[in-house]
Amino acid sequence: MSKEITPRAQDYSQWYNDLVIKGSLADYSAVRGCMVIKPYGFALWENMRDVLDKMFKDTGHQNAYFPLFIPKSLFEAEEKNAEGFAKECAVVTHYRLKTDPNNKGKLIVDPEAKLEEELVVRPTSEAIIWNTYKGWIQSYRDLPILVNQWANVVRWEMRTRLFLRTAEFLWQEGHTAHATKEEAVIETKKMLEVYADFVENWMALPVIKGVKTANERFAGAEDTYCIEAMMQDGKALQAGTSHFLGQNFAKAFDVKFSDKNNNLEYVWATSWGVSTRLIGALVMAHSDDQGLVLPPKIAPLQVVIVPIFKGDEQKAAIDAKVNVMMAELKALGVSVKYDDSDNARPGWKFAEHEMKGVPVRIAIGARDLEQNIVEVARRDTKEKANASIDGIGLHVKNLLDEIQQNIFNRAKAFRDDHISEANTWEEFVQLLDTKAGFISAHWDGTPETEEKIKEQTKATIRCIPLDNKQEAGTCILSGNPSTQRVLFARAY
RNA sequence: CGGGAUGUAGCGCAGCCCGGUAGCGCACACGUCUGGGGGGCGUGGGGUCGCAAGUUCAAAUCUUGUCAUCCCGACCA
Repeated sequence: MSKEITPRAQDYSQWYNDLVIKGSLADYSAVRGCMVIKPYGFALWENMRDVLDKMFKDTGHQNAYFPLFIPKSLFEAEEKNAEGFAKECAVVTHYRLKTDPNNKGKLIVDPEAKLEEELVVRPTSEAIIWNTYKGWIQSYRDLPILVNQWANVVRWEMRTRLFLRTAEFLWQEGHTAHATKEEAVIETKKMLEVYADFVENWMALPVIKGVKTANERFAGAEDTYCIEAMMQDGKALQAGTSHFLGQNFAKAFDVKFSDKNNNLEYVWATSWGVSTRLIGALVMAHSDDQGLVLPPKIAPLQVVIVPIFKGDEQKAAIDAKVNVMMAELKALGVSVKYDDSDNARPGWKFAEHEMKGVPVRIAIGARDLEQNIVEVARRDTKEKANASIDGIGLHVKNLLDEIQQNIFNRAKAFRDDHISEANTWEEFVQLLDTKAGFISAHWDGTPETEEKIKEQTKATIRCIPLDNKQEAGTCILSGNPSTQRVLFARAY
């Protein structure tokens, strides 16, 4: 099996695909735009999911599950939301197949099994959830509702890419209902902080927190907050969003509550989500030409031990030492696998585990036993060093922490190095073509100008950073006055 | 949805122009020597050539249609 990875510098896009496929994260499937997430990739997702799930619960949320299908009449209730997603919806129109009378062994859609009302396969669940909340909420005492669901959604995208944009993807979507605007805004921002915390401290990916412009806002939201990450080609990737939905959905679904003074008020809403797209971000941000580089804190496997031996006698001696090391590592909460299969030679295993981004590799052979040492190799820098078997557990645990930190620092240094300021249109255009990354520039605040910039350069406003410094300036395109810089970039 | 490409063994590909016994590498099985960076040698198994029509004595190869996937663009998390 050829396992060469296309070099990043040669073809970034192909490099990414190779990493996903050859790193055993996912496969193409028989369905256009849909992927199979393989066990290794799913283990990664499970780790991410588990951490996030705990964070959600720690902030007072509960999990629930809502249907995959949304009756069309409910889906269209919130007009902007419906419009925004309409052109990428899969729709169920029939509920039965039958054998084709003209073609034995084949099935056709039974024309007599047409649904009275079409069912939309959810591209997002606000509609079905707010229709449900209507029945849950009468009084301020019923609020807030803090619910999250882990689910799959379908968006019939024209062009798909593994993890980054698939027709079906896994995600979580939080949907909360509040008595006051202030409370909903606080929730929106709180969840953005949770996402930023997770992405930075677990995925080792630095992000910029900000708010979207009207053009880039979620369909149906009053405000969309986001975290933006930078990939190794300098392009931006939206890593998570948290929406303040105002009373839009409450009004669309007539969800009112009696406040303390017995006044009927519409409920305030938020929604927030991250998806398997984060895996794409992870892959693109940290990996190299040898394969994946995974942050230890969410890697499916943190340590792999490879024995190097000749004959059963040596193997037995190595096994004995490895068992001790394994126990020590496991006691410290480190996940470790002993790759002692005799199917592949050590060199092959080294390459394979590098491909899959296992953070630490320990090699142990007969000559190491004599000196009571092992060879410890770290994936992020590919450095190898000998370490004493005594105290190996703590040594490796510390190394994992160091790798986690190093990966983050490296990504942050790259990111910071690729944020530039542009003060004129010429500078802006030149920067885009010569130095990919974020460009901090003045913008007059109008959707028209934003649109023109996008048309001419394909760069969009990724966000207006939170706590942005206010400074007087002139818009790079229109020359009109501006009060602050915003971040532009070409994006995924 | 526009443009480009590709469907032949589990994977990656050649063969097609010029129709005539379906091939190569990797993987797989067995044996053997090996083992500190993707091993060597030997033997062996595995394919209705995406699908459907057509032309022909004969189609992986020519014609028409069809389906699917990938890549690039516009749209989007």
